Amino acid sequence: MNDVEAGSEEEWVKSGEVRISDLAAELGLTKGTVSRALNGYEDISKKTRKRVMEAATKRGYVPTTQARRLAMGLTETIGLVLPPMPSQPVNTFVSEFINSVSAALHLHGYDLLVHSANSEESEVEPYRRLVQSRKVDGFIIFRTNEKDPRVNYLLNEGFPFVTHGRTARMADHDWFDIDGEKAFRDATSHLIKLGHQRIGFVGGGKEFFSAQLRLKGFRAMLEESCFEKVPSLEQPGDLTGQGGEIAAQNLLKQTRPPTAILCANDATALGVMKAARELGFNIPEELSVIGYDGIALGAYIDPPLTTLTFSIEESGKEMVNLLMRRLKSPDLPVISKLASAILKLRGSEGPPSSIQNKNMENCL
Amino acid sequence: MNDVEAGSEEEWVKSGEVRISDLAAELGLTKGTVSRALNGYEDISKKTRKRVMEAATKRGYVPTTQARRLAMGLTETIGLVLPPMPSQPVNTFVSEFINSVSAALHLHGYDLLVHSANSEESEVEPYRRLVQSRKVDGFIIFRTNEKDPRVNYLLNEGFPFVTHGRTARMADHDWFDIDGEKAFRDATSHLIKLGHQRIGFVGGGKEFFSAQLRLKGFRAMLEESCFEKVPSLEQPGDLTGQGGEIAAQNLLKQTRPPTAILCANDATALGVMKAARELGFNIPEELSVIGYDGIALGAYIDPPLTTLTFSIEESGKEMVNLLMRRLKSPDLPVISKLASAILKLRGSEGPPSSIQNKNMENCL
DNA sequence: AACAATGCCGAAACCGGTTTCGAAATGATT
DNA sequence: AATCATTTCGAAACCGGTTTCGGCATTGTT
Repeated sequence: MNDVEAGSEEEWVKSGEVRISDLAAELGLTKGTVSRALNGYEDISKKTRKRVMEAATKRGYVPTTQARRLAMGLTETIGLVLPPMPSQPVNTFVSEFINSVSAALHLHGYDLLVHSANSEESEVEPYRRLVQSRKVDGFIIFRTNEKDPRVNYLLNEGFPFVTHGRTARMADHDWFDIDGEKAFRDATSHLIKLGHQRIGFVGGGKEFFSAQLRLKGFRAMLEESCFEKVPSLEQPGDLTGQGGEIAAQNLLKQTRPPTAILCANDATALGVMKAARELGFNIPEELSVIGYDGIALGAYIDPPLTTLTFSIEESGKEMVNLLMRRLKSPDLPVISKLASAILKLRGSEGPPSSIQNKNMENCL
Repeated sequence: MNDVEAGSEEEWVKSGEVRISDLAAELGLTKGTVSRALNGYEDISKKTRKRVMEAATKRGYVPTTQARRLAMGLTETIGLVLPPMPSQPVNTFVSEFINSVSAALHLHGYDLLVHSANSEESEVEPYRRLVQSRKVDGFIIFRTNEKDPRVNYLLNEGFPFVTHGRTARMADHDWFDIDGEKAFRDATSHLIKLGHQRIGFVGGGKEFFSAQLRLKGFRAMLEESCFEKVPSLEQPGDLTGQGGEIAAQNLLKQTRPPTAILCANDATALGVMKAARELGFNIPEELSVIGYDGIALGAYIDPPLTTLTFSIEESGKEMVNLLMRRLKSPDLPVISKLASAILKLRGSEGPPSSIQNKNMENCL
C-alpha cells in the first residue's frame, strides 16, 4: 500500500508550517502554556491539556528541533568520527556499527552525527570542532589506540564519550570492549586440541590496543599448554589484507612453517589465505587459518573462514547505554562492559596433516 | 607530537564557554556589531573588525551552532537514512559512501545526520520525522527502487534531495547514477570476445531499478551480437549472497549450463562462486564469473573476482554538488549525472574450456 | 558655512521554543 | 464569611545568535 501519492486531499498542510505560536493563538492560550501542556507539566488542567494535544495532532504540529535545543541547552546529538579509511578490504563493521548505534540512539531521542576525518589534519581536530561549536553532547569512539589523543582531549575537556575498545586511560572513561584476550585463548586452545604444535600469530600494530590483547591471550594459552616461545611465529601486521599477506610470507617461508595461523582480524586472515595459496599451502589441510571479526562474507570464500565473532548490534546498544547514563549523571563513577566473542567454525581450520610428535601431554 | 596532554597552561579556558555577548561586553560593542564584524558585513570599520577578530580568536570564540541555525532558519545538515540491512554479506559500499558524502558535505559547512531505518515501520517514516522536526535541509538517498515511496514523499513535500540511482520519476528530481547499462554491455562484450556462447545473468529483484538497467545492458549486447534469447539463462536474485547461490544452482543444473555468469553485484557473485564450487565447477576454467561493485575484498578470494568498479568517492562528491546546487537555487531545472563503471579484470573470467561452435561471426 | 552623502555602530526585533515566577481563580477550612 | 491552600494559566525572561533600521559622526561638495 503506497500511502504517499499525488497527495491532494482537502486542505493539504505542508509539514512543519505550524509554529507553537500559531497553535497558542488558535487556542487562545500563550505559547508557554501550550509548551507545558505538550511536555507534561503538572500545572495544566486535564481539560486544557486535552484541547492542546488534540489541536497539535490535528494541525500536525511538531516542535522545531533547533529552537528546542537552543532553549534547553543541549543538542540531543552524538558524534561519531570515522577514522581515515585506507581502503581496507572489509569495512563491513563500520556500516553495521553505525546502523546499530544510530538505532539505539534513536530510542533515546538522540541523533547521530557522522563526521569524516581528514587525514591531513590532526586526529583530534574534528572532535575539537564539534565540541567548540557545540554540535554534539557526546561521542562514540571506536578503533581506539592504547595512547589515544582523542581520548586525552575529551577527558581533558570533560566531555562525555564512550569508547569501543580499551585505552591506556581506561580507568578514567567508560568503555565497551570485546574480550579479545579470552577469544584468542579459546581459539588457540582449539588449535592445540586439534593437534597443532606450531601456531603462528599475525597481529596489528602496537598502537592497536585490542590487537595487543589478542596477542596476550594467544601467548597465555601457549604458555599454559607448555609451548615454548618462538618469537619468529609472532608477526606484526596492520589489520589490513596486505599486512596479512606480508606477514604470512614471513611465516610460511620459514624452514619450519607453522601449521596454523591466528589472525588479529578477518581482513588480515584474507591476506594470509591469499599468500598461503600463492605459496602452495592447502587450507585447511596444510594450514589452518582463523580470523577475528565474523564478517559475513567469510562464509562465502573457499574454504569458509573460521573466525571469532560477536554481536555488533549488542556493541552499539551497550555503548549507547553507557553514554546515556553518562549524559544523565556526569559524575557517576566510570564503568565498563566486556562482551565475549565466540568461535565460529566454518572450515578454514582442521587438524595438521602430520602430527609430528605428540608431546603436548607432558604438561602438568 | 602529542599536542593534547595534561593541558594546564596559565588560565586554561574550557572550549566554548565564551558567548557573543561576553565578547561584545569585553569590547564595548553590542552583539549585533560583533556578529556583523565576524560575518564580513561591509558596514564595519576595518579597525573595529580587526579588534573583534583578534578578540574572538584570542578568547577562542566559536558561535553556538544551534543558535545560529535557529536565527538563520536552516540546519546546515543533510540526512542519510540507512535502509534496513538484512545482514548482507558486503556492506562495504555503505561505509565508504557515508565517508565520502560526509567529507564532501564538510567542505560546504554541512553536517551529515545518519538515521537508521526501523524495518517495522514504513520506509518513509524516518524521512517524514526528519522533515517535520526540521532536523535537515535535504537528503541523500541511495539504493533507489523504481517506484520509490521516499522519492514520492519528498517530491510531494517539495523537499530537496538527490538520489544515487534512478527512479521512475527521475525526470522530476536530481540524481546521480552509474551507467550500469553500459557497464554490462562492456562486460557481456568482454565475455563474448572470450568466446562464450552461453552467458547467464543473475539480477536483482524487479524493485531494484539499477539491476534492471544492468539486465537491459546485458540483453542489448547479446542482441547486438546476434545471440538468441534464452530466458532460462536469466535468473532473478536479490543482491545477496544467498540469492546468488540459489540462482547459480538454477543455472548450473541445467542440461546445458552457461559457461559464464554475470552478476548484478559482487555479493551475488560470491554466492554464485560458492554454489559453483559446491557443484564442482572450476572457476574460471569451467565457469567465468563477473560481479559489479568493485569491493576491495574481491581481490582476496580465489580466484580474485573480476568486477565492474566505480569510484565511490566521486559518487559522494557529485551527489553533494548536486544537492548543494539545489539548496542554493531550489527552482533550477533538475539535472543528473551519469558516471561510468570500468571492468576490472582480476581472474574469475577467461575463455570457455570448450569452444563448441564459433558461430558468432555470422552476425552482420 | 550650510548641506548632502557616507561610514559606522547601537538598538531592537526576531528565530521558536522552554522555564520561572507571580497572579488570578478556584476550592477547602474554620 | 474570612482565610488559606491549590490549581491553573499569563507574562516575561531566556537560550545565543542574525539582521533590519535608524541615528550620529564624519567626510565631501559647492
